[in-house]
Amino acid sequence: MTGAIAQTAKRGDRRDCILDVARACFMEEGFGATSMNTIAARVGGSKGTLYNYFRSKEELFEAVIRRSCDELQAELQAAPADGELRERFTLMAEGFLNHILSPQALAISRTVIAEGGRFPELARLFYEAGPRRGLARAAELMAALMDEGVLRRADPLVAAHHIKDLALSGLHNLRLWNLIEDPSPAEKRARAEVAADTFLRAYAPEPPGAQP
Amino acid sequence: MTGAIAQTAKRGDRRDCILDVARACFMEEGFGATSMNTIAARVGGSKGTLYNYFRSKEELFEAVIRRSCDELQAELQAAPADGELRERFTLMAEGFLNHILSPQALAISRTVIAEGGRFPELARLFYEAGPRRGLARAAELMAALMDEGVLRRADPLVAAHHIKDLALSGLHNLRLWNLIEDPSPAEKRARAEVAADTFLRAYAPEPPGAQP
DNA sequence: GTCTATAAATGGATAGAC
DNA sequence: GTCTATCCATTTATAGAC
Repeated sequence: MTGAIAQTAKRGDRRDCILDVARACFMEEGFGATSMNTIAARVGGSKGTLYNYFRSKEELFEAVIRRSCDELQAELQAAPADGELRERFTLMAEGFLNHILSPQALAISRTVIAEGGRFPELARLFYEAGPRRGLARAAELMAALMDEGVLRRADPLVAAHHIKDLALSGLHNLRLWNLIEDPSPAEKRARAEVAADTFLRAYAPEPPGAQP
Repeated sequence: MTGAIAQTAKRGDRRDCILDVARACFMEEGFGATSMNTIAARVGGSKGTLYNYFRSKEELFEAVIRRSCDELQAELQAAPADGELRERFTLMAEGFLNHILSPQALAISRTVIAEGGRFPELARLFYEAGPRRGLARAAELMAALMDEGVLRRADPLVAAHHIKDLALSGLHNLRLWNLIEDPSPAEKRARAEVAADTFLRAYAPEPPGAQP
């Protein structure tokens, strides 16, 4: 909450600087509890300047969320495309874990939940720009694997959700509620392995003569 | 937000009445955006009276969360103890769905997430009183079924999380983000069936000679 | 115990000098 | 574009009559 004035020398970065500080404030205290006074003080400028770049607190807030989604979307890459099956799913689970548990994503999620009542558009904006794309990509991969016959036939999108849910099992809520710290990479890896194992059991191809 | 004065005739219910109204306000607008003025107006009394029962806005807030947890805990019952296996798990999944997606539980979860930074103790209070007990009970049932040999041997608590996560798959976040309405009972039932099916595949007992 | 009235501080937003 | 100073509404919290 205190100080840490972020002064960027260049011109035109002023807007980015404001967005940085505003994001930090909103994430730390929520929309309602953050005042323009606080933001201006931490930026090192004055309120007048804030209102020079953004017409209102709401507009500033929306700009913050929008930029964060863009950043997250840009870094959401690298789906494992080949290798041993169990390892591929472990990597996929690990990717979901790292992505969804990242401070960035958690902060946005918290903010959307907290201010969702006041700004319903923001929730949709965030969902379309973030989670939906990631899941859609995972679903494509699932569909391909089902076509290959290495996974049983099922709804690919549901399967994508399942590997994600198994990976995040319990962790996501605990992190959202701020009851645990960010898990270590080793813990995430172990989690991902359990998730991949459980998923592969659930989606193993059906034996030729199986129970209905 | 408007009016709806809740006047209880009896004495001593005044405190409960305040808690009712305060809960509604906090859930609707969050802690920061709710003012003592608003609460007093909706209760039908004055601010002075509020400060007579609670020394500060924070103390009132804590009392609200504490009471909601007690109520949820009281109503968290009815684990299916016998019947056909698939149906038992479907019922268990349905129970998780109904419970976690209930307006009450969602509202508490949202509030804990939103104000978790300011009140870390509340999150723990909520978790111990709520989710932890429910999961522990489900884990007991899992352990029993593993002993019977109808489920493969695994960490019972992890298994409990898994049936819950498979049931809530996707829905929980969408509800938290306020992107969907409360699913119909039929939808929940269908969800629960998919969850039970997936879970049973993942936790089927290992055949005698299985792959390591 | 409950109300009315008010104090003291803080909120968002604007005006005008530089 | 940026700052200082300020407006006006609202906030938390308290004082004092009944």
